[in-house]
Amino acid sequence: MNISDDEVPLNRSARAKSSVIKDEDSDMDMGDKPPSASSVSDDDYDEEAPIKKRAASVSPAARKKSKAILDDDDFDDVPLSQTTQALKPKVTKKEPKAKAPKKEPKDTLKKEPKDTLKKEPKAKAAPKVKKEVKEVKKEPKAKDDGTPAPEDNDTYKWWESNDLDGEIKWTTLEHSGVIFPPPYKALPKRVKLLYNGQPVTLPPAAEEVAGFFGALVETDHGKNPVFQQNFFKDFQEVLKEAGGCDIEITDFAKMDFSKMFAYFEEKREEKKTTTSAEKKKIKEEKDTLEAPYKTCLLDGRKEFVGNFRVEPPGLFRGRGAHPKTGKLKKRVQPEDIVLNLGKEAPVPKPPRGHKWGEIRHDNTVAWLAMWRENVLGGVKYVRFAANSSLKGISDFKKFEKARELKLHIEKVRVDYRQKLKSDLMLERQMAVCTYLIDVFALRAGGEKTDEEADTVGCCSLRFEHVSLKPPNTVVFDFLGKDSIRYYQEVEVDQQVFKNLRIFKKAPKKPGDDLFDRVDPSILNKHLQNYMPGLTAKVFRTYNATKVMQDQLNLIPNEGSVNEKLVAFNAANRTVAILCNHQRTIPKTHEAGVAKIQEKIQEMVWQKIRLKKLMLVKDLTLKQKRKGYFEEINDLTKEDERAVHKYVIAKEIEKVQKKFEKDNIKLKEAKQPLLSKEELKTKLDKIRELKKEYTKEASSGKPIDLHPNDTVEKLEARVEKLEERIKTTCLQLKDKEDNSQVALGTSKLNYIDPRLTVMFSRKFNVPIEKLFTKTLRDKFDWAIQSADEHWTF
DNA sequence: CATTTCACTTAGAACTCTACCA
DNA sequence: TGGTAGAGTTCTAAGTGAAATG
Repeated sequence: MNISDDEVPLNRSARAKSSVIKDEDSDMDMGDKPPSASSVSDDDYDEEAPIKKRAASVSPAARKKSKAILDDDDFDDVPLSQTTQALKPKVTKKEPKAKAPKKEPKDTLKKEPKDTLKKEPKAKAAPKVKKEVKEVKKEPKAKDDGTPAPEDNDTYKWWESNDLDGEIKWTTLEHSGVIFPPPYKALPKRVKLLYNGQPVTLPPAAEEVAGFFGALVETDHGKNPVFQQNFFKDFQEVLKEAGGCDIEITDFAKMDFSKMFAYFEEKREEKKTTTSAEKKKIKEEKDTLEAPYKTCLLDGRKEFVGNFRVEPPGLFRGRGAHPKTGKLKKRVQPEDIVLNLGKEAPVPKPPRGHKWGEIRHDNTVAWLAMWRENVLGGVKYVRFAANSSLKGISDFKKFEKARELKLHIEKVRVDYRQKLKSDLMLERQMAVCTYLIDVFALRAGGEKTDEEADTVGCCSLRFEHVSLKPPNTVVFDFLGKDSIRYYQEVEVDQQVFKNLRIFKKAPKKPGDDLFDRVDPSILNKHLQNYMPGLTAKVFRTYNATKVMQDQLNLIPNEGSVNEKLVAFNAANRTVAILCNHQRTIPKTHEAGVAKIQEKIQEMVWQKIRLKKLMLVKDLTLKQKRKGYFEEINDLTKEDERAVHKYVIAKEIEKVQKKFEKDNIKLKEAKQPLLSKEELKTKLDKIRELKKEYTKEASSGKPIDLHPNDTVEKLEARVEKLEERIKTTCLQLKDKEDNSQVALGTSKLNYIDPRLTVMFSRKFNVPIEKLFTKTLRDKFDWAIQSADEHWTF
């Protein structure tokens, strides 16, 4: 009854396996469904797999095709259309609010003006004017209210305006264009690339490219063979184009960049020695040069520009196993650049002897300049800064959209839970996808080409990324955005587990798509039915802020600002973990942890020594305060020796460093230097100490450095140490917990800033402790509009 | 429609500044 | 008082999703 066309022919070939499938299914669908439907659909599922598998193993393109066909058929399915119809009334009800482009007569109306916009700028005028009327409404407002002159922008509070919609982003726009990186300056003659041990004189263009690599030889990129080969190929090309050099360079392995590398290091050292006065002067010069580019005039208001600097040439640093990593990113010329500004705005002067690629006047977009980059063929934009009104408005809209999801999330969840048992493969896959996106905050996961790193999101998960451990544990292991690993072992809904097993059923094999019928556009189209503008990414924003709010609600409103701050960061961390925001463990991390651990050990040892000393002074204490002295045997002999060694090593280092330093000073002052003898005496003293420690270890009686100290004094010192141990342990835990988690990303992009403002107000934590300067600027709208009662 | 293009958000790495500590 | 770890900022790669295109 529910069989779709494409599934019928498959049935035949799959029959042989149907019994196995039925077994699994019988435990799965019993009772919930009409038996006939369930058995039929189960058979169908099984048979679909081979199709996808074949498609998947051929090529991404082929995969897509087969998908498309299958999906089409599903859409034609009777039961499907019935179910979606059930949802439709809702959608149409909400339609008036949303101007979401649907398949309706409207659509054509909309498209037309846009088409004409692009193709013939002149035709633009007509449709624009209409929209401008809308926009103009709020303009006079701002102008009338505001103080007379250019400072208008300071008083323009867009969030107090109630008309933030509209295609048009601006009516007038003036800016100064972009700053180009300085031209290449040839290296000093003595700094040369070596090839096969011989110095090579390269044409400047080739030397520049070699230098790009030379600066990276010691980095992970420089050591990556793909990076090396991509670099080498492009380098050879540049060299050839520039006329070559005296030696033929054919083998990357024979290139020696050490001279170049050393030179760059030298330069860096040099830079360190510049005095603060010099630095200040350099900075001032830079500031005056850049000032005109830093701001622009948007509808007459001054706004900040984000990245007004054109990206300098270099080697493309792809993340993860990127096939194009190391390729040469060419220098961008003014001729490559498209400027976007108002019709009446003066066109900034291009660099001498150059022309701009194009001047555009498109007020439906929010970029000021753009160029095409040669490695991936992508577009780079110069845009407004994060604290600009346009960015603020879209940020605000994003969070309002996520807030709106609150009203629909229940329906969405009920629906996908129910559809987990749908008779249609498409619906089941869609339900599981929605579940994963909602519960585990996975990204949508669009298709990627083989020109890019192999990373996935929800819809693009493959067989090998998900393993199943009955009864209902799933292990996710895949590389997500930026090739960051997502590894989670989690328990899932029983029906989700069963579905995943079906989606993985043979003959599906590694390399095949888990969700062969779903991609982000299909999924998003479906999500629109619940709420206009609902897409996969909205769930991440919604859940991140929701989790944050729930976590903040658990924090007791008491204690010091610092304690509250720690609690806030802990809440922030749960969000970061949900979103899998990671950072590479700092290279210094392990050493840092070891150092803190040693410090703790030393303090523990000191504490025990003090307690032992207390007993030396008054043995009766041992009976009187049993618990207090229990720990004096906690430290093993081994631990003790380790601490001794550490303390001694530290002392020695200290003495030696001081010795060297003092001598340098004496030398500068032309005073006689300290002799080796003096150092030796000091070191000898430490050796004495070492001996004493050894003795102490065997006798168990600590040396009393201050024989006059009373028991009370000792106890006070113990207490102080305990305090320090506690804080250091906390610090260690914090360091460990945070070592792999990046809190910044969620604070910047996912957590509604008004929630943070609410926390600040309600808990009396200065906003400066929660938002850095940049964040305060970016979220000014939130700071000014939310109070202690605000809720998401 | 499926695919490509465009515009925008999101992301960790790399760099710079600053506060803290011996 | 300089050396450094961590905080803060900048840079640009890598996603998402809608619209244009053929």
